[in-house]
Amino acid sequence: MFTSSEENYLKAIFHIGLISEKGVSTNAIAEKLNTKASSVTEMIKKLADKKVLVYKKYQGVVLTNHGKKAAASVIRKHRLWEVFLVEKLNFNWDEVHDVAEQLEHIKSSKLIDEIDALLGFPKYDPHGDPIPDKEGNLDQIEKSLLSTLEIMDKGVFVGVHDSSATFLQFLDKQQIALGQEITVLEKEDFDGSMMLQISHKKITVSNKIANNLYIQKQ
Amino acid sequence: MFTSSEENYLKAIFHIGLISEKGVSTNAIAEKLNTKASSVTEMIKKLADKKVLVYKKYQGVVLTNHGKKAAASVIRKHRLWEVFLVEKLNFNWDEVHDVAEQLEHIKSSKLIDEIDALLGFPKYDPHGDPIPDKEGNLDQIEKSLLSTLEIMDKGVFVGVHDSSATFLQFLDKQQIALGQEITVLEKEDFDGSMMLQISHKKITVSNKIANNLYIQKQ
DNA sequence: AATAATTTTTAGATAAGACTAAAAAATGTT
DNA sequence: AACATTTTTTAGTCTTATCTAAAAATTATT
Repeated sequence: MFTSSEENYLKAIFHIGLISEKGVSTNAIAEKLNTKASSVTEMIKKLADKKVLVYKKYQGVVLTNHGKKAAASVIRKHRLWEVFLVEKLNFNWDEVHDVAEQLEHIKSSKLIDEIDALLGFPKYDPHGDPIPDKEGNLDQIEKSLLSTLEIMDKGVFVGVHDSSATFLQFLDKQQIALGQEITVLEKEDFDGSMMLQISHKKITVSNKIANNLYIQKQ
Repeated sequence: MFTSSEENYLKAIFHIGLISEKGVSTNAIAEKLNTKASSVTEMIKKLADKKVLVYKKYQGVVLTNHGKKAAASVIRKHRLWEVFLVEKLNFNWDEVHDVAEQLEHIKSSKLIDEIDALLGFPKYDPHGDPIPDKEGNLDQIEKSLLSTLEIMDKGVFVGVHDSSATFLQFLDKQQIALGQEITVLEKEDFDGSMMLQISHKKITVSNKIANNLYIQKQ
């Protein structure tokens, strides 16, 4: 069993570890968790004792299989709770994160299994992120940042890179929602802004926005 | 805002305080929370600083209105989660307590309001205990311990005094469930055991059992 | 290779919440 | 009233998870 704090470290290391193959640095973890490097060093020792990660001084940490499974289990709970909040409790997708951060630490396998069943075993959370299965496997679909698409490329909006409330609220305001079809009509070399056809609307988005939208190409 | 530990103290003091009008003793709190008197003394000081209770050395503590409301809010969450687990997630009434002990500490007013609505604003939890309203009011229905009834008295089984898993499982095995009609057929002076008509069955229960069942008399 | 900059670790403190053991206060008993 | 018992409090420790400041190790730069 892990404390909430340990689970948060596992989650952070898992997420950072997905980006590169190298060990996850102390500083990277500290930044992700808004804590200090010295606190990370201490926690890392404890987690190494628990055999969830391998730790070589100055080399960064790598999760063991056991650690990966534990991390995926927390992420699974987080994302299932997010689906529950949106599907069953009328939460908007920009309101779920903080509550899910709390709910993900509840200890009860029956609870999360029943939530999963109640929701019909969903595969994605409200932001388009995949929900790990019970063994901790994450299915990674092919998706590209909108900013990498070229004129006349088509696809479906399947996820956000930044899931902050402000960005999600911006998408709501623009009536941009997961699952919509998208076509790149124009792309400005100067600032990277793009004109898009989304559903039945034409919308221009800045490069910053285009860097935060994931598209599954067709 | 209160920590989970503070909330547990508030709940314990609230529950003990319902039994008598006097201040709640340090020892009583320690026993209820399976902790030591010295730990209670410390926490009491902290809670007094937060103005949720009044504390006179050696006199026991009394919750302020603010403290009562805070305690009732935690109890409200606990009992609503219990209903949710039973009604929506196929938990049995003997399985809900430990999970609800965790869920009651989740901070989100929208969450508990939506759970309340999803359940249709229930008034009682799966063990027959009343759910405080948002203002912290508890409706206290007239109920008597089965052991106080006399021969030919009738009533409805509305609650349990001891809600331990073993006792609840015993009731399941005997097919005794909340809402059933009950008539006292016989009562032994010698050991206080009672023969009952419950629904369509005749059952004999010991005095210990009769002391744990609440009946609403008709 | 030597110095500078960065990253990581150690050392020492702090806060929350709990503990044990002992002291102090209150209550009960003869 | 004097002693015994119970209850409560104090004093000092411990663990978890943090922090700051300083030291050490690594990496980058000239």
